[in-house]
Amino acid sequence: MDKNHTASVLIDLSAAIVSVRGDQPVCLTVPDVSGYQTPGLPFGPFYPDRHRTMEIGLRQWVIEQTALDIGYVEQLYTFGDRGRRSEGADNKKENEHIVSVGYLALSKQCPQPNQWSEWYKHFPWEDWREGRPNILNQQIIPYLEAWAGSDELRRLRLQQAFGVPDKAWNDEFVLDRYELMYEAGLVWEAYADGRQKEKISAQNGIAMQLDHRRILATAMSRLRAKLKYRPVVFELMPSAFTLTHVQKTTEAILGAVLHKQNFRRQLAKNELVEPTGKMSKARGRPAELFKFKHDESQSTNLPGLRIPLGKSRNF
Amino acid sequence: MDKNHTASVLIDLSAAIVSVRGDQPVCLTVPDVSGYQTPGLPFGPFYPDRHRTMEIGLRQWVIEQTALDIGYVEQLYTFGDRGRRSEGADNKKENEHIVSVGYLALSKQCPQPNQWSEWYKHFPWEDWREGRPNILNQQIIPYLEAWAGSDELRRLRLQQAFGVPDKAWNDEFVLDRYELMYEAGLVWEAYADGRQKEKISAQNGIAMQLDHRRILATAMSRLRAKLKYRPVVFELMPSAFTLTHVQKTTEAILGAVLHKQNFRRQLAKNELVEPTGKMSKARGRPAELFKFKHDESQSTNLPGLRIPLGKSRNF
DNA sequence: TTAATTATACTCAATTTGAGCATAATAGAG
DNA sequence: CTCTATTATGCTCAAATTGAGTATAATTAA
Repeated sequence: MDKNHTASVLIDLSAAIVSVRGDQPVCLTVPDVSGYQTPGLPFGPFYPDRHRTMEIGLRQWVIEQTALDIGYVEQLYTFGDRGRRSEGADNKKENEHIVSVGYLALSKQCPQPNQWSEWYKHFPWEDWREGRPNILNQQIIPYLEAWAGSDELRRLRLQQAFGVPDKAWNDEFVLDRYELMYEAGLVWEAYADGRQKEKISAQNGIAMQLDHRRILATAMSRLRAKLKYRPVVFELMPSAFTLTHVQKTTEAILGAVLHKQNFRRQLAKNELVEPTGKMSKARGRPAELFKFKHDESQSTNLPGLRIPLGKSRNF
Repeated sequence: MDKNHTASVLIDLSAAIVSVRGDQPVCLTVPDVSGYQTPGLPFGPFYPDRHRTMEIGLRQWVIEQTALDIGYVEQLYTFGDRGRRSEGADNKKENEHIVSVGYLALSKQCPQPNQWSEWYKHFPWEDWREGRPNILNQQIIPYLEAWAGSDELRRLRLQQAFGVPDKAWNDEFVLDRYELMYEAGLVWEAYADGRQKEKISAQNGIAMQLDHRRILATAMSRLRAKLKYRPVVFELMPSAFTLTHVQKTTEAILGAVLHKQNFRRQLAKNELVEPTGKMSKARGRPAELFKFKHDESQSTNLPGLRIPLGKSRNF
């Protein structure tokens, strides 16, 4: 193996810091650093001689720059090919390669509303709470079908990711769907990366800088999957909450509505919450306030709650 | 943020290349590169200007160095704190930091038997196929209980990871168990890293170089978890196989025995295999030979087979 | 007082799981 | 050739879980 090649790289720690505001999942964004008018995820460099682990490094700059209290942190993926665009847009040296390590972090609060961007503005096809999003049948699917043509492999991937024509929609395949749309030139990033010659007219969600929308898609996939077998919702809840509040938060993340009674049955069976004795007061009948039973530590690998999704949601 | 700190690092791609030989899961190892008489995982540097993505880079040196046909590849985790030991053992420059990206790869064959190391020689407490391993009650648990003492948090983690005293053993918590043992100074690596002053007398599995046993533990956790919802077993099977063969391979990975009829029911229900028409000939009644239905591509996110594990296995 | 709203309790059929027994088809021993 | 050991496959059945619904309780706002 010849040693002439550059092996030295810079490490960026990018974070999808997620919270829920009202009934919308949101993600912390920074205005713009490149010449594009698109938001980006916050990121900072990793200094290996200053921080023992990358997670410590991440927590450090998040605290320094955002003053946020992030509890749960999970490494998502390490991308070695971030730089497709940076060659053109940035004016860095040729051999200054960047590897970006993506993280998912959960925050109970989200102050300064304008810095937080709603998930489904970037991924309008992922919110099924009001039924199947119109954008799918009106824009995305027809375009993708044309792109697939008679290519057997493409049609198979289309069926996998989007459930067309007859399979069910799987809420966990956020990344697969985004990557398929990227390949088909259906998102702005494909144009920006030079994969697509003409700028597409349709706005398929708000684009982000570099590969940040891909990182967010990874975060969404991971969080949706994790929600079903680990009690991570409580990392997004205040210390006391109603059961409906937990459900609404879960629904926001999943982008789907759940059966109320069955959801509660799961919470009860897994003994994840315990009553505080206090009651909430809102419009209707007051609800009991609960708290998470295992709020101390290591709660991430507890038995977890199985989400009672309805039958088929492919209509 | 001051720019005086070194931000430049070298990237190592380490791979847990897994196969199954007979009824034993094995992992490709390299003899030794440091002064220790312990095997290590194969790894190679990542040259960002030679390979577009890290996965391409990984596949490249695996092909070059091992001539193996690896189909399935999955990124595991990126460790920024590899170097605890390298400062002492290696004679590299102070500021030459290494970040290691761990990968899991699956191989259908494993030629050159001496280069492949059996999982359960490194993790003897993880194989429950013959019942609860003796090493748990005779060595590990008593030592860990002493280590935990009356520390509430430690006892909680002990319960989580090892199921003591009353919870069930969870086969997916391989990494949690290894890390607990590391912290308690129960594995050789803790001594080598200087966390533990005295070398422990008990041989709790064969140690590996650097953090390689941790990477293998991560690979085991991930593979065991994935097996339950994605049909990855078939990445370890030849083109034609008996149903018993699939079951034995699954059991080897999980380190647990399964109910035969229920296992087959899952295979049938999910339509993962189809008969080839041929029959195998062995000792007893000949078994039908099957093949994987979706052998082409994208099979990784198919519906998958739910493993019918028995009730409690904590005895 | 009534309507709207939200919370909670209870029911029930359909499906899935865990675990068992019965039977079929082969090789090898005697 | 027959019996036995061995492996494969078919079938059953109770228990648990899930999906989906109805009924009723406790509030606020009009």
